[in-house]
Amino acid sequence: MKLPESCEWVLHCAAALAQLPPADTASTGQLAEHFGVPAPYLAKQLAHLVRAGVLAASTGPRGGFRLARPAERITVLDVVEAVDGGTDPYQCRELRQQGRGAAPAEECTEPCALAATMRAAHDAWRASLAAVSLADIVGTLPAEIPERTRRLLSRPR
Amino acid sequence: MKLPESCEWVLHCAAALAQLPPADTASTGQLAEHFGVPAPYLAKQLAHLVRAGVLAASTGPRGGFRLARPAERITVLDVVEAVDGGTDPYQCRELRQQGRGAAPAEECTEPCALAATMRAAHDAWRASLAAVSLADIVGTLPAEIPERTRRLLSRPR
DNA sequence: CAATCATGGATATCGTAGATCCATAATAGT
DNA sequence: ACTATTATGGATCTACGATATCCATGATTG
Repeated sequence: MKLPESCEWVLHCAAALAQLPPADTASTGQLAEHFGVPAPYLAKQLAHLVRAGVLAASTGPRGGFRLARPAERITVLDVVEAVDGGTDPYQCRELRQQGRGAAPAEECTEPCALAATMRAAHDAWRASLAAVSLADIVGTLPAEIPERTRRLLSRPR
Repeated sequence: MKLPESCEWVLHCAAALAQLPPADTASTGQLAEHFGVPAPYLAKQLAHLVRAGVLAASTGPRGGFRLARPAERITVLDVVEAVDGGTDPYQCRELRQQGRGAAPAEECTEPCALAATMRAAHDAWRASLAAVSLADIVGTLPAEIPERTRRLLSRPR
């Protein structure tokens, strides 16, 4: 079980955007340079966040990405599921109903206990991530970090 | 983020072994037929469980696999981590210290807030799975299931 | 009009999961 | 002692998704 490396990229990108003044945007190239990651691939991942409604994008000069809503109302889960998809890592294929030991359908009225256990764990994981907003993340940073982020990502008029 | 399909296989295999009398064993071939999964690959996965100390194996005729300890003391987490490895799906590569926006080391005394959040969620996931034992799983099954499992997997003298 | 920027499609590379085969070693039953 | 059964380890092969790049298109600012 592995989260894509791009998950870390977009989390840091979203956190960086949360440190800018609300209307400010940052382009793919800026963000890629800021974190030292490949720009073309990062662009693809950021597009996923836009389609998921986490980020808003604008084209043209001085265009780029900004948060689609206040940082208080964007959770870490929103970002992670936008880039990784919201599917449960455990997919129950009803193994109990296959092979020689297949249980007849009438004994399978209850959902598979293993799948239910895995599902409950995934729900706990999601709840844990949903409890932290981007504003919470920014709030934990020492003051010098947002200062430098704004200095480096704000663009001259 | 995806768990290997073999994770479901070994979970069901472990649950099936938990339904047998403690000393009884089932071979790779029996388990593979019982669930309709490819035997050679299943054998590799069961070997992982043995190395992790979840299952015990014995060679020779009437040999095979059995639980390494009572079902009450084997958790779903034990099985999942034996087959998938115990590594956190989110790996922090200290992105905050890379690229043009790299934070100097003296501002990174605190662990990365994003990594800490992801870590806490993984801990919640693990705790949820560690709270359920194989005995709990078997306990939820309707009585006909363990009956058939024993009938199909017990071998003639 | 020109420069900037996101978007979508097509493509190439790489690592891991899925799947198989074989040689080896160990053990139970005869 | 012999034979059949079974796990173990190594070597391969294939399929697929993550990583990474490029280009054509369209939108927007100045």
